[in-house]
Amino acid sequence: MLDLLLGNLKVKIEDIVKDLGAEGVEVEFEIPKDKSMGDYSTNIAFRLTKVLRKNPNLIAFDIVSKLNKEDYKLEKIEVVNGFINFTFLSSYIHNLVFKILKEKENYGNLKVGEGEYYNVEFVSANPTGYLHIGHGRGAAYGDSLVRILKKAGYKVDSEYYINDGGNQIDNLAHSIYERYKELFGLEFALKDDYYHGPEIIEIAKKIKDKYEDKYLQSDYYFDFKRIGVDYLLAVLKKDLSDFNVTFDHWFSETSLYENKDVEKTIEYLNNHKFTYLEDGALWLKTSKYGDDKDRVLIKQDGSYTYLVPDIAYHHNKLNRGYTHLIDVFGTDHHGYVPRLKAAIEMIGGDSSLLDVELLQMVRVLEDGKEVKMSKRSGKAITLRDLIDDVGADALRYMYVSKALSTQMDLDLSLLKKNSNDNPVYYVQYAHARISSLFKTALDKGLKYKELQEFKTLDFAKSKDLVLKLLEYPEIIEEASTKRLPHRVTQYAYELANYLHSYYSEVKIITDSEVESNERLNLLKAVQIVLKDALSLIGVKAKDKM
RNA sequence: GCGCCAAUAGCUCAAUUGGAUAGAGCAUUUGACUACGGAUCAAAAGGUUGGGGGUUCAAAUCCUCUUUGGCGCGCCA
Repeated sequence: MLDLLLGNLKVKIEDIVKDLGAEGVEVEFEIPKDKSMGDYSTNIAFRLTKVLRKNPNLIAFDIVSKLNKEDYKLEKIEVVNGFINFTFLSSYIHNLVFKILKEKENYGNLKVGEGEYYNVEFVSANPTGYLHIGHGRGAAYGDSLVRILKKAGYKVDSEYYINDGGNQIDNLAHSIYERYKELFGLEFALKDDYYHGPEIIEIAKKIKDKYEDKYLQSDYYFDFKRIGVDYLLAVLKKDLSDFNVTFDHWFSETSLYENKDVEKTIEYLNNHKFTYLEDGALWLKTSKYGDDKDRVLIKQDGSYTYLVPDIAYHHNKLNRGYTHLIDVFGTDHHGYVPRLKAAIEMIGGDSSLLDVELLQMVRVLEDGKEVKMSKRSGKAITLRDLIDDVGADALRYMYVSKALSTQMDLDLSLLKKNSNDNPVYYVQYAHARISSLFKTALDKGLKYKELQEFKTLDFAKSKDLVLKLLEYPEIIEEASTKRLPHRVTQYAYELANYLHSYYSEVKIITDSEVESNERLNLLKAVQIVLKDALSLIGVKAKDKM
């Protein structure tokens, strides 16, 4: 859409720039903060000062003198302080609304990701306890990112890596067993690295209800592992689905052992001389590829470190044909990134095949005081609690509206009290408001008809709203390529703001059927975009609040 | 001690990745139609972008020093 508006202009200016003597400079447009400066502007003159050794203002005038505004549907071209400002003909801009009405939810679909096949892995919490508040942030971010990438034309799979092997699952089985003994009034002892949360007691109870004292007689280890993981995984899936988060793949760590991927990966690394033996352990030469030091793969006791299945896992992902991998980690794992990237370099030949998006920790406050969370100690604010208290829509909006680098403080008491102030309702209300207008129109016997052109609309009053609509594809491009879903929440809020503003200034449904219908055409386009933007962050659009 | 990340209005956050007068929401103050939904609209006030130095036409953004906070620094996962 923006191409339609600015594409030819961009080409033309780039030609002019070339003629002026600067090769290969790309012209970029931006929307001025101050609306009186026009609809779009470019800072190209500034960027040419070095090459052309001239005052930016002079360069700008030079460029403008070679532009014919009629050729580009422009009403005005202006040079201000070196910036070149463009104002489009309102009639032309408004005609683009009908394009949105035609494209419907496909409006804003891009091709920037064409030919790419991404794998986005996120949450991947161990099935050793319930999901907590931090996982919620990763879930909201990852899921929104996937939706936005798809909108931008990428082929994308979302994936959850289930750590269903290793030490922590052993500890899970033992923890359940201790709780199980407790239920029979027997002596029990939870070690430090066992899991102390209430969910473990839940599982123990379920086992007792079903099997009674069977496991006091026979070996519990394998059964408890399976029962524990199955139970927790089921809860976790339910929580995520209630949070409107879905995964294309649930990838089990154990499967990497079963299909020999782990063996093959070790073999591969050995064959390519990426490993060496020292002190009875097998080491990986990660320091050769940017890591601080080499890392152990196989410990003295012959067991694998966590890194081994994880390399095998990424190896597996690359072998599945993805052109790029994205992992979403908490910053508490940021030290792990260099060794993982080193491993990617070894198995994929290029560490840039993987990008890790790091999300800052979420700190939880209750009445201003920090609540320390720890899965082992069992103290955690669960995602489930928050979904129940605040609602999935409000929660997702809140998570996504902040950049990942923000160290979030969540004050629970404040969050619950103020959940009605959540901006998500403002956006949803805008959508509902439009639905309501259509209902009113219908009640009044007005027949909505899709038009080809506006004849009565007051462009001066609707121009801001329309310009905001035209911005949408650009938002998608930015949110997808820079992986910033919060741009979408911002945009949705702004669009809602313009809608509310327009609504209070202009009466939509009047006695004139022609006028009313034209305004409804405009609002229909707004509604389409609002709904689509909300869907990208996993929030439902509502027809009634 | 070393490394990574951050610090912007009273609070929670933005700032088109180096662009024009740093913007929103909440809170505060003021105003709005006997209207199609007031979960709204219009406006005021609020800032030495933690601090110092530098780079350039231009710095919240880049470099450097410094202060404060978060997170790492396992043959745990």
